[in-house]
Amino acid sequence: MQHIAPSFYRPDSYRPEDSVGYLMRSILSHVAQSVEHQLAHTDLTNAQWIPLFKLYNKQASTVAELARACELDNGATTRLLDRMEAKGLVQRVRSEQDRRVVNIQLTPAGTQAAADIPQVLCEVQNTHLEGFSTEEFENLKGYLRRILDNAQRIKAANNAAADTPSTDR
Amino acid sequence: MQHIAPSFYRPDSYRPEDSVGYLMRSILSHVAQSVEHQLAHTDLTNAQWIPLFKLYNKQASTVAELARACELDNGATTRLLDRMEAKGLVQRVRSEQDRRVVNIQLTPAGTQAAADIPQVLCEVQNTHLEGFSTEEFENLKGYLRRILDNAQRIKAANNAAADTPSTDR
DNA sequence: TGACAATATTTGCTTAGGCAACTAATATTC
DNA sequence: GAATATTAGTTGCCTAAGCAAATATTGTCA
Repeated sequence: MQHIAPSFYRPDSYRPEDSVGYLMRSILSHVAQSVEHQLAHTDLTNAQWIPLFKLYNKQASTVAELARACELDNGATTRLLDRMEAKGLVQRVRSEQDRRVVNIQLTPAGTQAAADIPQVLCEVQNTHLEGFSTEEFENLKGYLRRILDNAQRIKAANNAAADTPSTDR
Repeated sequence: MQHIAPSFYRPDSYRPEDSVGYLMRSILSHVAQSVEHQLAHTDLTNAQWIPLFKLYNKQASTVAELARACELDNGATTRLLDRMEAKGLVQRVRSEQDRRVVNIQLTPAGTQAAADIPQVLCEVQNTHLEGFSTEEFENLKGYLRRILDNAQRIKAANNAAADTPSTDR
């Protein structure tokens, strides 16, 4: 199937402030700041509430699972857990079944902190969507999902091209 | 003026995959990867093409200006420039008028690399917007601008609250 | 002018992420 | 069943960003 990209942006007249990439980047930076601000009392940083929330939701229980769930490097995850363990949010327990794996458990303090997260995420996002009708909100999500679909298609195509060296001539 | 936030998200039924924050985060991560991949031949990282492009567009010529333009810390900017200078992309020239300031100049290699940027940004974004009509594209930008407006209003309100300690009771 | 304030940049310390090499434990295969 | 491959986690080395303290230079004001 042939895909023809539109020409919304042209190199000779490109203005970053008009680009969806720039807009999304600015938005995310503001949203992240709001979330971190609202979570300040929990001692959680922006990098830490995500894995804590994944653990809380049982989406991961080992280092590798957590790294995958957070789209993080294994090494980065190890050190993130070092810092979270030092804060008393999580606890490492070596598995008895397979002594290679480390099970990660939330401490009571970690569970307590995690329980606050959904409320904060909802409030911050709702506030940023002030003035939106339900229809506009659904339109926006639809647009974002379509862009994400495109992104995944592009990634798959790139990977295929990398695997098959120069079949193009 | 009273602002009432909508309730699109509720803590008891919150699902990250349905949130605009999560969607935008995933999109940006993919887009960033595409851009870095396309700029690989220039030796530019994702953290470096932004300041290089600002310098190229004459939006900044000193460390402090560049930090502000990139929404970066001054210290971070100093070290970013260290690495870019080591790569031969930029050059520091101490100002004669004011010996505190350092003027940053693009080297020929830096100028060359910067010239490739707009084309890459346009292509990556156009590709990710495949399937969008002009009207949908404009709708999307409108939505994003409205969210950004909300974000700036929220930030201003928070700053005002921080400056005026507990006027709320 | 001489003390003090403001400004520009740098440096130290911390968190954070990517990549590659390494260790230990388990699985596979001959 | 021993050699080999795979998997899980950690560690070293790098880039990168934030915050605060330090330095150097310029501006202000009495």
